[in-house]
Amino acid sequence: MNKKRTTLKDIANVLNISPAAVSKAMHDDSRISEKTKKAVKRVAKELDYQPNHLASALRKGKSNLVGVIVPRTNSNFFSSVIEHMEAVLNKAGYNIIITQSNESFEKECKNIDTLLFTQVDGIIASMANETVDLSYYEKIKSNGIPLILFDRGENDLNVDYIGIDDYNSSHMIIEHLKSKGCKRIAHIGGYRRTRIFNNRIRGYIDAIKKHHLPHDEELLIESDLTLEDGRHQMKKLLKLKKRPDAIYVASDYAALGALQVLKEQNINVPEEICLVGFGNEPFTSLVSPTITTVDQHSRQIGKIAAETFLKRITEDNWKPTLNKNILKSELIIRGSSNK
Amino acid sequence: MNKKRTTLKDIANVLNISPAAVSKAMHDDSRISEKTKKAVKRVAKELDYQPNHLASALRKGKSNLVGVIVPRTNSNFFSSVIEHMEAVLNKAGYNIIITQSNESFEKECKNIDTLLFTQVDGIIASMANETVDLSYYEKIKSNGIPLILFDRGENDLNVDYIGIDDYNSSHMIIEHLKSKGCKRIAHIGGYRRTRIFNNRIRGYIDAIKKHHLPHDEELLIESDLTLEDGRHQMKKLLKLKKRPDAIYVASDYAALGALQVLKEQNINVPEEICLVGFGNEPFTSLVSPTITTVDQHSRQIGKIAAETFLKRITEDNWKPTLNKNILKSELIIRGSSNK
DNA sequence: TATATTTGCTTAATCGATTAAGCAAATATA
DNA sequence: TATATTTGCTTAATCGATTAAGCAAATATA
Repeated sequence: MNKKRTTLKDIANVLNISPAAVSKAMHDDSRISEKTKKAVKRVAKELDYQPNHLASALRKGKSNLVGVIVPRTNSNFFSSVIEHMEAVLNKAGYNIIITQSNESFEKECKNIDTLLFTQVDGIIASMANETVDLSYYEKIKSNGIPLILFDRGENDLNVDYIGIDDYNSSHMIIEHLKSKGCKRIAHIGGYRRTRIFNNRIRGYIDAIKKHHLPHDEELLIESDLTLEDGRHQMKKLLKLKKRPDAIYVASDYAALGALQVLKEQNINVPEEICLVGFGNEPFTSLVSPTITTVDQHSRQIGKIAAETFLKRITEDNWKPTLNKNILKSELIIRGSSNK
Repeated sequence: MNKKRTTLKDIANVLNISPAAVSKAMHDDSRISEKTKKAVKRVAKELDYQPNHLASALRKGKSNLVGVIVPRTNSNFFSSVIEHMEAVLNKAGYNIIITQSNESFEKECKNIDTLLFTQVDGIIASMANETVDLSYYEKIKSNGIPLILFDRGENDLNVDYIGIDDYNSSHMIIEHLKSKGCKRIAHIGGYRRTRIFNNRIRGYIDAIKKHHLPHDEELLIESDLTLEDGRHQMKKLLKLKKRPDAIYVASDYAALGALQVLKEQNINVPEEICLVGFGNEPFTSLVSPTITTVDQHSRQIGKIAAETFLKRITEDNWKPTLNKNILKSELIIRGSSNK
C-alpha cells in the first residue's frame, strides 16, 4: 500500500501547479512567491516527500557521493581518518562509500570499478601494500573526478596527497633512542616499494649515519609489518651475534609481535632492548610495557583530505597536479623505550 | 577533452542501430543477433563504455546498493562481519555503503536518512547503545525495503535478526568458571535496555542460581563497556568486603580495562581472580595473560545477514516478520581463566 | 503456395528532478 | 499614457538506460 514514494509531480497535482514550480519552490528559487513556497513545503511534509536522489544525480551529473578506499577499516588510524573525513563531507552535503582493499591489489581494482560505476564525485584513497601498477588509479584521473591520496600514496600519480613526514619521524625516533643510550638500533621496516616505508627506511639510515651509530645491513629488515611477521623478524634479530639494543618497527602491529617475542624470551623491555612502534594504535597504550610510538594525526589527515576534495570539486578548470600536504608527526614516548 | 563519458547512444551511432538494441545486446537479449551483440561489445570496449549506474537505477527502481550501519568499524567483530557480508553481496552484484553511528542515536538517525536518500535497496544494521526510540527504524520498514539486524537488535521491530545465543553464552562461561573452582563470580554487564546485554545478564543470573553460587547484588554491575569503565568498575569490585574470585565482563574492551587494573594492583590472574571477556577481539590473544573470551562467529553472521537480504529482495510479496537466526557461540579458553 | 511464427530490430514512453526558454500578468519607469 | 521591467509561473527538453509495443523481413508450417 505504501509502495509508491511521493514525487514532485504528486505535490504539483495537489496544488495544481507544475512540477517545475514545485522543484523551484523546494530550492527557494527567487522567482517563486513566498505563498507558493509555503504551500509546497507544507504539502511536501504532509506527503512525507523524499527527493529521489538518483533522478537529481542523473540530471545534475553529480551524485554527492565520495568513494573511500582503505587497506582495512579495522585499524584505529584508518577508522579515525574516515570518521573525521566523514564529518567534514557530511556538512558539505556529501556522503561517503567506504570500501576496503584488505591490502589486495585485485580487491583494490574491483573497489575502484565499483566506485566509478556508482558515479562517485571523487575518490579518497590509501593504497594497498601490494599495489605497484597504477593504471587503475589513472583510470580515476581520466574519469575527470578528483583523486586524493593519503598515508599510502605515490608521487607518480601527480594528485593531492596528505600524509606525515615519514623521513623526519625516523629521525625523531633515532634521536630519542640515542638519548636513551641505545647504540645498536635495528629497523623492521615495510616494503621499500611503498613510498612511506621507503621514506622511513631512508630516514633511519640517514639518522643512524648522522649520529655515527653503526649502520649494519643485518639490522635493517623488510617486512609486511603484520603481527606475525613482526614476531618472525624479532626472532631473527635475537639470533644475531651482535644483538641490537633497540628496535624501531614501522608499524604498531609488527611492534606488538616483536614485544610478544621479547617477553616470551624474558628479555627486559626497555632495560635490555628498547622498542618503538609506529601509528599510535590504541593497544600500544594497553599492553605492558606500553609501546613508544608515532602519532600520525589521523584526525587532521581526514579533515584535510575532505577539505581538499571539496576544494577540487569547486575549482573551475582544475587539473590534477602533485600537491603534497605533509604534517609533522608526534613521538609518543612510553614504557617500551623509557629507561 | 575526455569529459564526456560514452553512452549507449554513442555506441548506437557508430553502428547505426538504435540505443535500445545496444542496451539489449549488452544484456544478451535473445532477440538480438549474435553478429550485432559482438559488434556492440567490440565498440563498447573500444569506446571504454561504462554504464551509467544512476540512469539504470532510476529506470529499474533499484540501486543495487545495500546500506550498512554499525556502531563503529574500528572493532574486529564489526569489520569482520562487514568483510564477509560484502563478499556475499558483491558476488550477487550489490555494493555496500558503510556508515558508523559511533554509538550515538542522533548519528544513527542521520545515517538512516542518508541511506534512504541514497535509495539503497536494503539496510543491514547493528544498533547503537543509545538507541531506544525505534521510530527511525520503522521508517525503513515503511519504505518497503528489507531491514536486517544483527548483533544489536530488537524483537519489537519484527524483522530478520542474526546473532548468537547470549543467554547460553553466559551459561557456558559460568560453567567454565565453576569447573575451575571459582565460587564468587561477578558480572560487569552492558546496559539492560540493549537486548543482547540483557540476555547475558539473565543468563548470568540463571546460571549462578542453577549452580548454587552466591547471587549477590553487588556482584552485578551495569556499564557502558568501554575500556575506561571496565577499569572503573574493576576498581569498585576490588573494594568490596567480599571480593569476587572471577569476573565475567560482557565486552573484551572492558575486560582489558579490568585486566589492567588487576595487573596494576599486583593481583594474580588467573590464580587470585579469573577473568573472562566477550567478543574474541584480536588483542585478547595478544595481552598477557591472554584473555578467555567468547567468539561470536562474525564471519557466519556477516554471511547469513547478506544471504537473508538477498532472500528478502527476491521474495515476491514479502512482509517483514520477526525471524531470529541464533548461532551457537564458542568459548575460547585462554590464560586469564585457566588455572 | 498461403498462412503462421520467429527473428531482429525500431519507436516511443518511462523512471523523477531539473533547467533553459518563454509567456502573461503585474508593476515600475519615462 | 506608453513602454520597460519584474514577477510568477508553464512548457518542453534533458540526464541515460530500459522496456513494452510494434513492425517488417525471414523462416517455418500447413
